[in-house]
Amino acid sequence: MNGFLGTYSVSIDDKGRLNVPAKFKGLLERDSPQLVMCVMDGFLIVFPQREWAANEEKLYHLNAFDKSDRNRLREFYARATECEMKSGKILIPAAQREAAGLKKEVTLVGMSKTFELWAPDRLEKTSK
Amino acid sequence: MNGFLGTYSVSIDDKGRLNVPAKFKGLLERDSPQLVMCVMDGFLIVFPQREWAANEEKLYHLNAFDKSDRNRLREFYARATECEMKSGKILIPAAQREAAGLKKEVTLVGMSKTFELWAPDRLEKTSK
DNA sequence: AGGATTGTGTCAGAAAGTGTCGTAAAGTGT
DNA sequence: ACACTTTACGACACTTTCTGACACAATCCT
Repeated sequence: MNGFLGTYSVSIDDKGRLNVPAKFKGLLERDSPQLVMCVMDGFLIVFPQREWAANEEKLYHLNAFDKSDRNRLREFYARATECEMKSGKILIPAAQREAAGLKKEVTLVGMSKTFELWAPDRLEKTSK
Repeated sequence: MNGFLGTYSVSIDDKGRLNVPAKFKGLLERDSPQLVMCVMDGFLIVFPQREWAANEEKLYHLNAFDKSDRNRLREFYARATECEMKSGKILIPAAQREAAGLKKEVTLVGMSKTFELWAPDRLEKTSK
């Protein structure tokens, strides 16, 4: 497997759970179902646990008692949420759904190590 | 588990107790319900006991007979309060609530090893 | 001691999150 | 094209979490 590739259109159920496509499901099961979901500018990035940890390491040099460093750290951590794939589904918390404008339909874009969740109309606008 | 992550909006009850979100509750129970709460510049930082101790160690090298070191130490310790999570709740002393301008609604921001308590409006201003 | 203030435990209703299953749709092999 | 397998999805029942409320305990103050 080469990581997350391709574009998928999937649905979100009445409780806000995303059905993970089989191809991605395989990758997540092999590695770990643990994820971190991060609110970006109008969409969501999903990091497998391991990948998240790698990104976090890049912040180790920041000083938690320095005001501006702390602000940067906050920006990073505040956007994140831990979640998990359960029964082949990922619950997307209401706040995150809101932030990304997700309704019934979600477009899922593989980005190799991570993947993204988009409201279909937003993705279309961005790719123009 | 990745430590404290994400942003939560929680309520404070009539006696000034904060309802700890389940995700954070898990982390605190695994470690210990003992906390140290520290008034910062307009908000509160909550250190799990262990993390507080780790930070304290970093201050050991300061000289208790040096005036400016002593001022730094005082600043750090004077603002701190010991507290505890009981029945899934943390009582925030009146003085601390006051200092951070906390009313009914509190925004809780995970910062990995620690987390922060904010009055919603103050956080919004800061993140701009 | 009495009364006010502050802190603590618990419970019940509402809201949010979770497991499972059947059916429908899509994909696969011959 | 056909039967068969896999995948996607809605629906339902169930569990967990959140919150406000209440009752009680401890402390403080005259």
